[in-house]
Parts: sequence; structure tokens; C-alpha cells
Amino acid sequence: MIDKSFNPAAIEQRWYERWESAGYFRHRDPNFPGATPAYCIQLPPPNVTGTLHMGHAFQQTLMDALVRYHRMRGYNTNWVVGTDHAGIATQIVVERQLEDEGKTRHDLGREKFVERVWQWKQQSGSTITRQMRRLGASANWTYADTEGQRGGYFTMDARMSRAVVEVFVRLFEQKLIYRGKRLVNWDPVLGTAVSDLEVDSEEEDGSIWTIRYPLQDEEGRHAGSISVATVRPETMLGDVAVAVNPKDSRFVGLVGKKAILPLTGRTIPIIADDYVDPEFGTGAVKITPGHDFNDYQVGRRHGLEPISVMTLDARMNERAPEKYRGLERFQARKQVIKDLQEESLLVSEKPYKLRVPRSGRTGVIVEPMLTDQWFVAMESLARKGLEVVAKGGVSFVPEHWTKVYNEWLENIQDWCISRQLWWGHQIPAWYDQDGNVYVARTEQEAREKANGKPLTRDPDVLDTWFSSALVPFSSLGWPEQTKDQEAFLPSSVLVTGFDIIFFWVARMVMMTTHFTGKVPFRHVYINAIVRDAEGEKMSKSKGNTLDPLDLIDGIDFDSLLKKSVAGLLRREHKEKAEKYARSHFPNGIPAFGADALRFTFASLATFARTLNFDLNRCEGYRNFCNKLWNATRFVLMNTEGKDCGQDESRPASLSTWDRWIVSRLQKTEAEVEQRFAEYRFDNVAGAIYRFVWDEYCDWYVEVAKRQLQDPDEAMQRGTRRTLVRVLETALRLAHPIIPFITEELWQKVAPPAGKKGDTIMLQPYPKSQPEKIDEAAEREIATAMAVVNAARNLKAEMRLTPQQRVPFYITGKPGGALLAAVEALVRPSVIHPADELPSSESPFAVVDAHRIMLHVEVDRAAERERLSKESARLEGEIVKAKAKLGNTSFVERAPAKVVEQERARLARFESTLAKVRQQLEKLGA
RNA sequence: GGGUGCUUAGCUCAGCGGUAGAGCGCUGCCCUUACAAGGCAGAUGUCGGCGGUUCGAUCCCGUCAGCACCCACCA
Repeated sequence: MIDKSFNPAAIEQRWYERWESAGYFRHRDPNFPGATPAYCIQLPPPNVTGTLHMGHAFQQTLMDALVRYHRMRGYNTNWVVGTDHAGIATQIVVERQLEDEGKTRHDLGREKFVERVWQWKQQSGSTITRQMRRLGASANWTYADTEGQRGGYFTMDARMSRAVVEVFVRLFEQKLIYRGKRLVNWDPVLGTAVSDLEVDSEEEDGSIWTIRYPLQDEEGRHAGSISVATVRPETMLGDVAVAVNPKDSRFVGLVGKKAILPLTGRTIPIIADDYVDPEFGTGAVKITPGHDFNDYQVGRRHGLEPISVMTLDARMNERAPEKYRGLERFQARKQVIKDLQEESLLVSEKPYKLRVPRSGRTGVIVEPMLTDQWFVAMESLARKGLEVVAKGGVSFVPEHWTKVYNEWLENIQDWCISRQLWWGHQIPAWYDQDGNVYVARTEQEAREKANGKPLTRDPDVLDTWFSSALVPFSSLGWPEQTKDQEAFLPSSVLVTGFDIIFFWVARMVMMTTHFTGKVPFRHVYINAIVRDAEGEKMSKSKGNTLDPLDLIDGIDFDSLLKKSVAGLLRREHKEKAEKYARSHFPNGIPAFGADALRFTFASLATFARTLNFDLNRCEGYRNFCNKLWNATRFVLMNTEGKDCGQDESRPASLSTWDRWIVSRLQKTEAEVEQRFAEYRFDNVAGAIYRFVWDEYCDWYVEVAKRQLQDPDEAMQRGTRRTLVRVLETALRLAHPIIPFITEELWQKVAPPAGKKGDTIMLQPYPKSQPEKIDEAAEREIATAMAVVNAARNLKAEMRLTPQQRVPFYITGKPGGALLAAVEALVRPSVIHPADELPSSESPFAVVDAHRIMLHVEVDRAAERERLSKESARLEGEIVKAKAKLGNTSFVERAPAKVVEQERARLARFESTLAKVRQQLEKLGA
């Protein structure tokens, strides 16, 4: 016999290993005879050196549920998984490690540094894949990376790298990749360009300065001045013009004249451009093409050469006056302001709210910097990306995300893909001494192209997202024509967060369409972002993060506290984290197990865009697992070693209750199927929860207890058969969401249910059989339930304990199912079916055609009060119903069915009221 | 400045034209031979405000308010 209560730790560990080693997760050879349709999901590859967080756990739960569901439905499932080299993120981590040793990457040199990163990858690379396994992810780990860690592909392994090079070369040959000196977002701390998407701009408090630029007439004499407004005074050293709006009458005479750029003595032209808003500031704008994106455009329009006045680490360079050289940009700002003040050229300084662009990685203010970079020309790719979505080849769930996708692609800029980092795919481009570029698959090939000239390779690496964009096909063996590609591209659905629609989803669509002519996936399910119970973003500094593993294994308070403050540097963050832990987890976290965690995630997976993770919900679903466990325990106690009707030749009779639960099961199966198709995991989980708990446990099992005592052997046999078969089906139904407990229990339940198999994982998924839906049984049971509920109400009203057994009277010729339920659930001392209730002061209730009574001595006053309340409620309902039916437009215009329903309601209320009044009279006498 | 989503019971959320729902929490009674991680019963809602469409609106439309997020080059 199984344990008295559910203990996840005892069962989870062993099952995963057995599943994996038995090869159940692997896809089948797509060419095997009688191949079933493919079902494929691409995992958004997590950072190879990262750890599993709640967002991952949530996403992966949904993916695993889909994969398990389809596997059981007979699909050839392939959950393609892997890890990402995460260029910047990983490089930063290793650089921090070096920092602790008092070194920089430059001390090591590129080769040694990259070696060191590989070491780190080796060491921590399997953490996250191990954690995925704890969650129960039935992923196809067989696409092993070069180190054979059984972690799926790695975006920098040989196979994936080959695809990256191939794509780069082809795009270059197609002139969709080009190199050029452009203004790009520059992170001066990392010393690399970043893409537009990697820059976040937040509104911050700053200042706006007005500076006076003296004017010069044709003879070089001073002739008044023009004032400009700026939030970045230090960039004035790189000004090349002052711009005004051509329609601005104030400046009509000035266009074409020269201004003297203060502090430098350079003269710069005054130009006219529509870009200038006459209403804003002074109506005149300093133009600094070397350090501002707008000014860059203005400069190009007017043929003005940009002047870059900063070095790559954001200090003033040799183009700035000597005084400022070497000053860091914000020191330079102070100095510039001071000097302008001294020359009486500073008109004003005012507080100002401005949007400050910061690097997503380092948080440092990004500097627009003129550098040589590689770009992907996006226009034609974006057009294809828009087209496949417009034509329905790819569709978003929920649908409204389509708009976000479209709007980004419609306004797309060229993608800067080069990064001045060391960790990543090095760009396959070589230069000769004259600066000619040779893009090639290998150095050998480049040399041939260069006719043997000495070459040096471009030191830059590619944006991590460049390789990620290729995953849908590179993971399946492209550029080889593989069978996997044939079968699993496009994948069925991509499950991911909205935060990477641009970074990843759109780029996969474009690249995959371009290179394979196929879409990467058919559906994009955008999952909610996981927040804490109060709806706050989870962040380490707030201390409100949860580790999914802690929810599975449990953690005591001290360890939790230690973990939550670990790695926090600032004291206020530590205090905050501690406070959060103390108020939310004063006793730590109990071990809920992976199944409970997964069920919780599924239940919370509505179409809302945020998911507030509530520990209490998790506890509730752990309890659900326990309920399932104990229901199984009960069934096993009553079926093991007994005849459960497997032998069809022996008589087994099925009661209305048996037929009812089977009928309900069919409807639940149908609902689950529909909900899965809609990606409404909350409703999948809800349907299973309600069936198991509210119907099977609360009603069927209770009635079954009585049926098992029935003297009729056939009845007993039928009951055992229903008990065990319905349970066995329910376990299969629930398996995609709660794989561990269902496997454990199924192993025990399958034999008495007449099922054979090594694992529940590969059993067929329950399919609704409409012929087993029994509406008559459902109607009869609905009445039986209503009678039981009414009787329970009466008992509660009279303050009878469950143990007190009193005579039960019922009119209206109750059927066997009803009486069985009353016997099992009301537990009267005796049941009296009768034509009329006995004349008594005992309370009674009316249910459909039945009047029921529990015969006891009553407290007349209390009973009068109860009946008065009931009578008032009924009167209210009658008034409402009459008003509705008295409304001629309702009767004439509402559908006949609705009107009929309303009439029936009214009649029911009236007859019940009459009976209640009668009883009241009796009591009042 | 554009755009999207949200506002329903104390909390977290379903529902979405025809009698307001779930889980958790709360109250009361029960250790009834699967389960106290349980059973039974109970309380709790101007379905954000205002208009409109409709026989009928929590649901559709308009509008306002609040919250959240995304995008954007105004110095």
C-alpha cells in the first residue's frame, strides 16, 4: 500500500532518470515507417552559465505540458533544447571573476581570456540543464554539444558556429550585410557597440543649459550672438553648425552666416533645417553629428563632416582643445560650463527632465560614437517578416501581440551586429594592408580571395542574438539538408516572453524565412511575465525573487535569508531583501514538489500579461496532489487483489452514479482538449482539478463506498471497475501537467485497470467518447446532489453533528441513485420515501419534485426565522421574474428558450414559496 | 507624442449579452474506517465613473479616470 500522504521528494528523483535513460524523450527517426505527425518546440536557449529562474520554470512547464500532451497523443515530439553563449553577459561574469583577482581581460590577452570563459562554461554550464530536469522537462537532450554534456546544442559549438559563418557569408554576398562607419550606441565601460534594443532610456532629472555663440560678419568682426539650448554642453566642442528652422522669421538674416564656437575658436555655419522646432528652447540648435543621432542626420543633409571629440572610453580626445583632453565626459561638462561662465557665454542653467539612454547591461550612459561596424540591412528581411505573419504562416497567441511585432518591423533600423568583445562568434572577415575586406568561410578561403596577400582577421564578434536568430534551422543541422529539418521545421509553437519579440522572435522569422523559405514556427505563444505575489517585478535587489528549486525542495528560513542577501552590495538592498524574506517566508518554504509547482504555473497561465506568483496557490495545488494521492490510496485499498471487472464475461452492473462519473469524464476530456488547443493552460488545470476533486472525490468516491457494501456482487464489481478505470484515465489526463505523481500512481493503478505499459508517458492520451455521455444520468445525479445539499443544509441549520443520525423523509418517488447518495452522504438513521411528509414542525426543503425532511424536535423560533428568511428570498426572486415576464418587449423579443426558462423559474419559486408559507403557518399556530 | 493591456469578493484571477464564479484567506461545526495537506456549512461584490446600443449590459460601443507596460530623434 502506498504511503499515507504524498511526499514529492520520495518519488520525483527516481522517475526522471528512468525516463531519460529509457530514451522516452527522444524524437523518433522521422523516416521510420508509418511516421506520425511531428510536434516540435524550440526552447528559448537560456544562458549557458545561468541558473533557472521563475520565468524559465514557468515557460518550461508550459512547453513540457504541450510536449507531453502531444507525445501521448501519438505525435513524434521533439523538444529541441540548448544553451546560449550569451556574449556580453558571460564575458561580464568572467571579467568580474578576474577583477576579484585584480586582473583585467587585457592582462590575460584574448586567447587566454577566451580559454578562461570556456573553462567557466565547462564548470557551470550544466547547472541550468540539471535544474530543468528537476522540473521534469521531457526535453530531447540528444543534440549534444561538443563537450558531450547532454545539454542539447550550444550556440558556440562547432555545428552551430558553422551555420553562423555560412549565414554571415551568404548575407554579405547578397549585400544584406555591410560594413561602415556609422554613429552607433557605444557602451564606454564595455568598450563595445550595442544595438538599439540594448539601450533603455528612462526619464531622469538633469539640466538644460542655454549658451550664447558669438556671430561673425563677412569681415570676421563680432556681430551679435545666437543662443542655443543643450543638455550636453560638453559635446559643443564637436559642434559643426548651428541650425534654425527655415521658416523662423527671427533668424532669416542669419542663415549662411558664421558663428564662433566658444572655447575652440572654430567658426561654424548657421544652417536652416526643418528638424528644428522654433517653439522649443531658443529656436536654435547646436549640431554635433559626432555625438548625436539627430545631428548626424542633419549633418549628412548639409554635407558637414562629423567631429568625434571623445575616445572610446568617453574621455575628451585630441580633437578637443588641449585643456579638456583626457577629461572624462562629465568632468569635461563641468569644465566647459565653468569656462563658458567665465566668458559670460552661459545664459542660463535650468532643471530639466530628459530621457537618458543607458546600456542595458552596464547601466552606463550610452555615448553615440562614430565607429566602423557591421550591419544587417533590414528592409527586405523585415518585409518578408511582415508578410508571413500577415498571411497567417506565423500567428501570435494572444493575438494582440501581432501589432507589437508589426509596428517594430515597419519602423526597423539596420541592425548593428558587431561587438567589440572577445567572447562570441568572431566575424569571418579579413583585411589586407590596404584595408580591403575579404569575407570567407575560412581563413584559407579568404587568402585565396586575397591572392595570398597577408591578412588580419576582424577582431570583432557577433551580437549574441545573431546566432540565436538562426536557432530554428541551425539546431536542426542546417546548412546540411537533414531529415530533422524536413520533419521539425517549422516547429509547432514557440513559447516565449514578450520582452524578446524584437530581440529574438522577429529575427528568427526573418532569418528562417530568408534562408529556408519556411517559417520558423507556426504559433508564438507569448507567456506572462512572472511577478511576486504583490505584482512587483522580481529582482535580486528587492529580495523578492524566488528560486524554483526552493519551491520544489523547500528551504529553511536561515538558508533562504542567506541566499537572498548573497551578492547584494548595497546595505539598503540587503535590508530590503531581509525584510521581504521575514515578512513573506518567516518559516522558510515547505517542499511543494515539482508537480505542485507545475500545476500552479499552469493554473496561473491565463492570457494576462503578468503572472503574480502566489505561494498560497502553490500550497493549494500541493494539496491537490495529496488529494489525488489519497484518492488513489482509497481505490487501491478497495481494488488490489480484487475482481475489478477485467474479465468481461462476469457480470458487472453500473449504477447511475457510475454512468454519471464516466459521462463527466468524457466532458472533462473534451474540455481539456479544447483548452490545450487554445493554449488556455489555466482552464486545462481547472478542468482537471474540478473533475478530480469536486466530482470524483467529493461525490463519486463517497457514493462508491456505499456501492462497495452492496450485497450484489455485480454491483461491487462494476463499482470497482469504474473506480479504477476512471482514476487511471484521470491520471493520464493530468500527466502533462503533473508528470511525477501521475507516473508513480499509474504504475499501481494500471494493473487493476487492465492497462499494461512501462510508463504513463507513452500511454495514449484520453480521448472523449461522446457515446459515453449520459445526459439522463447527469440530470438524475444533479437532482440527487441538490437533495443531498438541501439535506446537509437542514442538518447545519439544526446544528446537527455529522454523527447524529435522524430519520429522513422524502416525497416524489426518489430513484436509487438519489437514495444511495442520501445514504452515503447524509447518513440518516432511516430513509422514509413517502407520498406526503409527516405532519411535523421539523424543517423541510423543496428540491424539484421532492420535499425532504429530517425528523427532529425543533427550536420553533429558530425554524420560523429560517423559513422567514427563505420566504423573503423567494419573494424577491418572484418579483424580479414577474417584472421580467411582465415586460412585453422581453416576452416578444427575447428568444423563446430564454422566456420559457424564466417562466419555469417563476413557477418553481412560487411552488416552493407556497410550501414554505404552509410550514410557516404550521409553526406560527 | 504614439500604442497596448488592465480595473469583477479581503488577496490573486476566471467569466463576457440572459439567475455574479474559482483558488487562497476568513467564520462556525466535525480527527465520519483515502486524505485535518481533510470534510460539511457560512459570510463577503454600486463587476472603476458617466453616457449610449439592446426587451435585457459585468459582457458590445463611446467617453472619462486610475494602474501597468511598450515604442519614439525634440536640442
